[in-house]
Amino acid sequence: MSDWREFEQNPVSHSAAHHLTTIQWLLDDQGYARVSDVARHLGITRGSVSVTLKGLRQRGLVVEDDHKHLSLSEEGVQIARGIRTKRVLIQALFREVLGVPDEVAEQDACKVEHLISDQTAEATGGFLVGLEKISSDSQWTHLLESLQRLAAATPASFPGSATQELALRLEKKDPQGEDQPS
Amino acid sequence: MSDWREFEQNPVSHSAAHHLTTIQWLLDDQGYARVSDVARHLGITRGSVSVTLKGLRQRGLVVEDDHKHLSLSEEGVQIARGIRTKRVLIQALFREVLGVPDEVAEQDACKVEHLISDQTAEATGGFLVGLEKISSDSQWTHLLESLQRLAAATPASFPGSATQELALRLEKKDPQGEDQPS
DNA sequence: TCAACATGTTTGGGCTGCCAAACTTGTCGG
DNA sequence: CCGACAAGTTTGGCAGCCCAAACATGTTGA
Repeated sequence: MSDWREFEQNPVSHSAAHHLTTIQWLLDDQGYARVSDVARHLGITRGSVSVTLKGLRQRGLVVEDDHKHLSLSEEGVQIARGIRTKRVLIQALFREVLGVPDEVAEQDACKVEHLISDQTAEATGGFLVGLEKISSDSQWTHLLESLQRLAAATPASFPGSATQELALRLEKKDPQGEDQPS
Repeated sequence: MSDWREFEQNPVSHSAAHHLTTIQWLLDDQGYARVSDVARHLGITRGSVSVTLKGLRQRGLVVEDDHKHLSLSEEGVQIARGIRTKRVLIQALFREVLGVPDEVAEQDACKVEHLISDQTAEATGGFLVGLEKISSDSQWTHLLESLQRLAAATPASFPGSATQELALRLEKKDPQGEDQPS
């Protein structure tokens, strides 16, 4: 329990992460990004964006063009890409593996993208790559599909009885949890 | 226009979530919970806890015993259990499926526990239950293990080349150029 | 040329959540 | 009975982020 607030020492806050990824997205999409564009996309006021970006400029993550056009510094690009990659991976994990509807997967991924460790993100990537490689094996895909159905089976409420029961077991054997019902 | 700040309208904030689960943990562990215990456990001052708990009391989530002993209301228990369950499930997902070391899995789970939707949490539960059921079939466990190895293979840095490549593909094939930076 | 409009910035406020420090209580050993 | 200490509360500050509103600028169409 050393650091439950560890996310607070993240390179960028939740808010900053969204500012950066938004700028990058705007650049990709329309070739330029201004304060107003960012504000519109994030659904906040220009004033708020202006202030936040002032900070990000000072931190060297955002650069302002000669004519109020925004772009990202090398470091800014690095951070934005990392976060974006994490979002896509987590979203795919939830969607492809757990069978969660894409919109929900995206929302959840969006909420946690900047919190997931590099290690878990990388593991997600590795897992998905492996999954892709064996996706030609129909036996496996059948299994995965039935697991997905099972996963998405209870649209009712959380926590369902089976889930609750599993969670209790997981909690109990917390010490050295192995997945063996043996 | 899915709101990227959606987490802000959660029933409880990140901070509140930790206060609640801490009280529950303390009750389970030592049979009682006081302001000082919660403060110690969270690594913040008694003053902060005192103020926060005053709010949670007013919201009817926390109850104060006759002698400064804290406990949770019915609703408080509900919320705390839900969050705790989510943490355990996500942690297990990362550990058992992705092959992430338990400490890392716990840290990540801890950071996102209160953000994950009920639907994704339930799907995680369903998936793990299904996985458990077929864990006797060595064919699948072997497959899973090799996937885990693949997942955890690159302890190096994030994002690894394969992961990066996958992420790019995932991003590309996103149906609509992703109209919502969400 | 000039009013109208879009854009960017600044400022004052609010809310959450943390700390430090002063204060209040309650309990216990001498 | 009293001093000391642990526990709880209150208060003033600070930081992050958001809004609203007043301003400053720049572009444009009539």
